[in-house]
Amino acid sequence: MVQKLEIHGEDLDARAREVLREIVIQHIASGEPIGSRILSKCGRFQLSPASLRNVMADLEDLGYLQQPHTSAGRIPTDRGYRFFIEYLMKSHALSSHEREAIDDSVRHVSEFDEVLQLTSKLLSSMSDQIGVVFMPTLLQFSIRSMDFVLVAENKIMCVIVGANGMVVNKIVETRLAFTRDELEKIGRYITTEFSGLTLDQIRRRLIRLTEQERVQHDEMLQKTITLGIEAVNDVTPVQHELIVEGAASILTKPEFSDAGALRKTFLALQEKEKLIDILESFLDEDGLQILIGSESDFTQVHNFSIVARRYGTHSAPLGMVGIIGPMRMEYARMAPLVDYLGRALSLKIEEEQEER
Amino acid sequence: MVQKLEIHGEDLDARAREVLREIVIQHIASGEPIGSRILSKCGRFQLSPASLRNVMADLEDLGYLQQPHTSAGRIPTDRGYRFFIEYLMKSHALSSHEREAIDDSVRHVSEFDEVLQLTSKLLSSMSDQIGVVFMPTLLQFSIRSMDFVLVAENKIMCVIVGANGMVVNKIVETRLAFTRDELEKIGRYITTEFSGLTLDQIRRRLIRLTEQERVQHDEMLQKTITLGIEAVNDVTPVQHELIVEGAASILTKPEFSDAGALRKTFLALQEKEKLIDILESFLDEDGLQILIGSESDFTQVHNFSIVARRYGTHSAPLGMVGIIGPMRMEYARMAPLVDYLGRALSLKIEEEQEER
DNA sequence: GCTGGCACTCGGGATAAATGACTGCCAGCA
DNA sequence: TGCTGGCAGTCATTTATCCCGAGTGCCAGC
Repeated sequence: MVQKLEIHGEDLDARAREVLREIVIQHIASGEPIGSRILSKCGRFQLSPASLRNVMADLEDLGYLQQPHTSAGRIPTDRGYRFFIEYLMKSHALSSHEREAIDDSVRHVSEFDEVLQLTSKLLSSMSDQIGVVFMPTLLQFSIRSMDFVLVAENKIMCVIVGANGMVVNKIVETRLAFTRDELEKIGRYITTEFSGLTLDQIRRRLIRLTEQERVQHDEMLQKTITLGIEAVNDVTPVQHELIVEGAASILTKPEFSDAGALRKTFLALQEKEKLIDILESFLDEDGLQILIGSESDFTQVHNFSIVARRYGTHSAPLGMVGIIGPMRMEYARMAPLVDYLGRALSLKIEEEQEER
Repeated sequence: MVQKLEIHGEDLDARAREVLREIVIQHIASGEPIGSRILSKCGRFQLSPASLRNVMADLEDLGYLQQPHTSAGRIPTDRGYRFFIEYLMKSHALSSHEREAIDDSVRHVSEFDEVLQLTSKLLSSMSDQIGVVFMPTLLQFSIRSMDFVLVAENKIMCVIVGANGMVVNKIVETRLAFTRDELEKIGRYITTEFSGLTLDQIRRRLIRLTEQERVQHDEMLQKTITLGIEAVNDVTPVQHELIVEGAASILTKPEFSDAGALRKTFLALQEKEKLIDILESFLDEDGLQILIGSESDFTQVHNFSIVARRYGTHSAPLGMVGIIGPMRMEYARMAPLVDYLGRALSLKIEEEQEER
């Protein structure tokens, strides 16, 4: 369940906005609650602590700030972060060095799986957060070709190439015996007949074929259908669906000094379904997506935020890249980072498609 | 650098052995240092605490026990654990339930990668330690067949099947254009000519071929060689070399309540080279291998132990399975667990080979 | 060779006190 | 009306202190 908080820009006057902005920035930098004194001393306001206290009290009433305990300063609420991101944040541009690192890493790899693994690692190390890359199964997309390779007497490897260049292989065990020649022919047949269709469509066509009379007398076609259906079934590269890298990076963060919270977080990262749900729900959305704390089940429990972006072409979204970290993260740096990486990946993919 | 501690069984008399044994067992169970009083009360000895103190002092002098601080009980040293494992331990047999779980998990999967992933997870959950599976690259082994599939105009997927059933695929980008027919022929040629050789041998033969005169005039053969060499180069499925699962399980263990130690451990697990070194060094060894604390660089830093076993056939060792955990682990349970799993895996692999 | 006893050492937990960083509120001032 | 200084009150955190218990080493006696 993903539900962004509703925020209205006109809720706050100019001064309150500035104060909220400063508090969020300072709290992100220090991790500590921010008090009126610090705020007054920072020099951005020509106001006494007492006046700032009044503003802060208002911001608390409106739900943008909260106090961890009576005699502490204020920290932003989810709502506060959301307002900050929506209206107050000024993104830092990426340094040329960072841009190069991303371009390099995206350019230098050819195989799809590899790109994602590397991307995730890069993201993690550049952001010092958890890097996440999500790749939907081939099921959603149309295929370009299908080939069959004899691996052992009754084991055949199917190589399926998606319209977006994704390559999946899968080993099928079969009772029928196939020669290399037959496999070659079957591959050619399926590729010419069915390329451009999704796996699901192919399966249905194959099944419909079985009902036709002429098939009963064509042994070769029967074999083709049997193998084809086998190959198309259960293509779910589960182990590659979600790549999570750099989980160790969150260990340094002060919000995880508590061992219990840490453990919960790691366990949550291990079962990836919820995360996949969230990322999948963003697959239709254009542009950068940011999810804060209570805005989803997953992020709520652990006080996490997710910054993610779709990659792939407009017509064929391939998946999501992003980072996960504590709510208190440098959004101003993370946002352009994820955005740029997503664009770079998409560009690379587009280029590859044009080559063909 | 792996160097097991040297231990002599006759160093200790019967009573000292019994005391050491009891201390190791109790400490593994409780995690606390064991004092003379507890030992006396446990009923296994008809001795007063004072007498046990004498025995314990001797064991400390000989390096089998140590005191965390002056007024604490004793805990085993690496040497103490080593002696325990070598001479004192009585392995628990696996329950039929456990055996079934292992057999099931090994039986039900067909693809190689998948087995390893599952095995690692199973190991982790059954042992409540970190499960580790190591798969050496195909480089070490001879190949059974090699096939080429056209993925895109200048992209070819090579499917290499190892003599031990391992399947690796790799995408090669090439400037030359190949038709499907050509690829089919090339695959058949390489498979018949070179099966039974290692990748390295194949590479050398291919290079030697280029020097022969007749090749200069045979365009097809030239293409074959070019593609073959490309395919054989850099076959290093890095991302699959070492599978580590269940790192979260160590979070519960009291020895990792310290956040600093935890972080170090996770970082160590992330860079896998050292671990690979260790597991590789065991690849020649028969039977179960146990490595304790100071016996290797990796285990020393984190006070870890590794329990591992080779899998694969005798003539063709495939890799290692094992667990990693704090030195204080239930060796009596872990040893048979890892041993059985290794055997089951090997059996499964042998069966598959016989089928052909 | 075993045992009980005694002095000594430490780590850890509990308590108390001191510290300091806040806030809220109020009265006074432009 | 809005800003400010001041003051009392709150509460987490830190520091110091003490005490207790667990365990050892050593010794004299059986």
